[in-house]
Order: sequence, then structure tokens, then C-alpha cells
Amino acid sequence: MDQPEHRPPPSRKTGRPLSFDRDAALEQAMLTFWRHGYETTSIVDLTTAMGVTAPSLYTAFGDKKRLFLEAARRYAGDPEAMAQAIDAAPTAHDAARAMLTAAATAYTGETTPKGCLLASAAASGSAASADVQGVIADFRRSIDGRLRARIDRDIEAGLLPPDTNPAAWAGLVMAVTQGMSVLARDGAPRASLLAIADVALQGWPG
Amino acid sequence: MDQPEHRPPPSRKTGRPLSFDRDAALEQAMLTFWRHGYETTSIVDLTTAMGVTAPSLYTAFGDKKRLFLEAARRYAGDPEAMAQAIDAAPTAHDAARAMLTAAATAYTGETTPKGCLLASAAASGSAASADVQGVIADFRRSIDGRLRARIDRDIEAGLLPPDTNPAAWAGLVMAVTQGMSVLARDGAPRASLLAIADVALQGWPG
DNA sequence: CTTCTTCCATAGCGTTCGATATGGAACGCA
DNA sequence: TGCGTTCCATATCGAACGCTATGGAAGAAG
Repeated sequence: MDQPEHRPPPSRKTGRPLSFDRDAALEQAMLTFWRHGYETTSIVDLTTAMGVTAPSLYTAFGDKKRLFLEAARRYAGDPEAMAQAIDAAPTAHDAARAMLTAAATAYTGETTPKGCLLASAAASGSAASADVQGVIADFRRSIDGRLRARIDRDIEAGLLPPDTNPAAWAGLVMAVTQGMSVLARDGAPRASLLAIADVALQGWPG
Repeated sequence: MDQPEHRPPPSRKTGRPLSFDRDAALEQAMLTFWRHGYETTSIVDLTTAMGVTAPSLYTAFGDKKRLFLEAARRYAGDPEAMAQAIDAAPTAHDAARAMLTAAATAYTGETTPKGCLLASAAASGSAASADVQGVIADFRRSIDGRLRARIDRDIEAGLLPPDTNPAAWAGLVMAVTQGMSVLARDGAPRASLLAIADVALQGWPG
């Protein structure tokens, strides 16, 4: 995640300032990757959507890979925020349900592409993009770990039976989340995903 | 699914016969698409894996899209077979559990790529491959419909409570199936997926 | 062996890919 | 106004893309 980084806004003092809104351009890049995936989005696709020429894109964002990672970071938001949301929920069950309903809602936005950027953008790819896939997989693993730890905490606190399988339930939440992204891409409406999220936790222990 | 089809084996009477095993070559193509996806697999990738030159590939399989669709058909097997398996199960619950455990097992094969070819090969893509994504989405919808109908049948037969939501439970099975493919690609072992499949149906009504 | 069909191998078609070299215009600063 | 810096626009770069034209070799049929 932090290899040869490209300084995004070194805040130049002199010279001609940027003629485009870097943040707005990044937003458009994110939407384009969200719609078409990482490798299957071309530089021309990006420059068209961003309203920027190729040289400007490269000076502002480094290269395609760094642009994608920055867009992905913008999409996912602060990882620590989500981690704290999981920890701050009253129970692990509440955290899981909040995650699923939030995903169901986010994947079926009317002004955004369907599904999850992280789930679909790098679901497959050539060997050249293995590192991008790895970054996204690490992100998923960190969420899974947080959720598992939250379930562990509830077990120790006596909120969940001792024979509860934390890895299985955390994994189920992750799997349903990723699966809903596929269904959303297939055209499933928001109500369907919310119904799935509801029954997914029907067997939650306790 | 049945647009300008390419006759695969017109069974020529005369002329020089094929010097390679068409079936074995298709198998390798399937594995390559499975590993790297549809658009992110190049013709060179395919010819290398199949041990066949480009002109031979084109005369034998039409073009890249037709080769992929044929490989996908080979991967998924006979759709009617899976449909009959769902119908023939003792209960919808049995059918769902069988689907999930079969998926968990298939996605973590030791001699095959991880995950599901259909789930990862066209999870995203440019507008040019929208039809390929559509074919796969149709396949998913047909399974979902069969499973939903199976649940309906169990409700009518009194095996499930009348207030059971067939779409939600069928959707859950589909979502968990697709989600397990992502987790398998991330490296989740078979035991983890089987545990997820187990808890997924914990809240099954009845 | 001749003929006819089909396949294989080489080479290359035109296009698009990600990424840049170059030159002039725009701006901050003095 | 003049200087130094930075950005934008044009025009590509070499490589890889999907795909195919062409010519000779291989095999089946007579």
C-alpha cells in the first residue's frame, strides 16, 4: 500500500496552478473504475470521464495503478472509521446487520454504479495486476479480522454462546457482502438485497 | 446464447484432420479463463496454454468470445442437470445445502484455480463485453429461479412455514455462493468455506 | 500417384494499450 | 516587466491487442 508513493498534493508555491479540480477528477476516475473495473478501464476512458488530458493525469496521479489505489482509498473511506464502527456497535450482531444493510444500500445507489468497487474491479486479472488484487484482499481480510474479534469479545462478555464459531459468522457476513455486490450488478433491486441481509443473520446465535 | 453460432465439430469427411485434441485444448482454455478472467486473458495466453497457434484457435473455436462461452458451458455443465438436482432433492433445504457445500468444495480444488469461473471471469468489464456478462447473469438468474420455485413447492407442501420468503432465501444462497468465490480467491481454505456454508442456513425456517 | 480438402506456420494486418517527449502558454513572484 | 516554474495540448512512442492473409505441408479419397 505504501511503496514508491506519488506525492498527490505537494502544494506547489510557484508556477501555473492546476486548471482542473483534482478532487472532482478523482471522483470521476473512481466512478469509472467502479463501472468497468481496473484492467478493463483504459486511460482514454479515464481521461474522457475526468475531462483531463493524459499528461495531466500522469503528472497529477502518477500512473494508472496509483490512480486506482487512490480512487479505491477514496471509495472505501478511512479503514479505521469502519473498524471503530464495528467496535462501537452495541453487539456484534448489530455490527453485522449494520454492515449488511449499509452494503445493500450502497450497492444499489441510483446515482452510482451497481455493486462494490472493491468486489468487482479486481475480481480477476492478469498476473500484472496481482498486487492490486492483493491490496484489496488485504482490505477485506482486515475487516473480516475486526468482525471476528468483535464476535470474540461478545463471547467473552457472555453475549454469545461459548460454542459460537467467530470465523464462520464473520466469514458469512463477508461472503454475503461480496455476493450482494454480484447480485446488485446483475440488477437485483435494493429491497431484494435488504431481504437477503435480513435472512442472512436469522440463525445468529444467542 | 445462441447467436451466430460456430459449428464446433462439423465432423469433416476429407482433408487433413486436427493435429490437436480439441477437447483438451478447450479444457486448458477454460482453466486459463478461470484463472485470469475473460477480458484480461489474451489470445497469446490462450494459445500458449492450449498448445495451439492463433489461426488454429480461430478455425476451431470461432473467436475469443465464442471460445469463452464454450469454455463457460463446459465449466458449468448441463444447466438442466443442476436444475433437476435442485428439484430432486428431498427438501429445498437439502438442495440449498448441497449447492453451498458443492460450491465450497469446487472453489477450493487443489488442481484448479480458486473461486468460480463464472463469478470472477466477468465480474467487471468494458462495454464491449456486456453481452458476455449478460449470459452469465442469465445463468445465475436461472439457478436462482429454480431454487425459488423449489422453496415455493416446499411451502405449498407444508414443509416450510407459509410466511417463508422464497426470494430472500434463494437470494441468500446465491449471494453466499458468489461471496465464497471471492473468499476462495483471497485464499480462504476449504474448511472455512464449509463452515460458512453451514452457518448460512442456520436460520432456515421450519 | 493425383487430386482435393483441410490444417499448420509465418508473418503481419490495423487498432488500442499505457505512458511520454516537446514546445508554448499561463501563472506566482520579484 | 522579467524570470522561473508548472501546466496544457499535440503528437507520438514501442508494445500488446484481437484477428487474419498467405503459402506450403499433411492427410483422405479416387
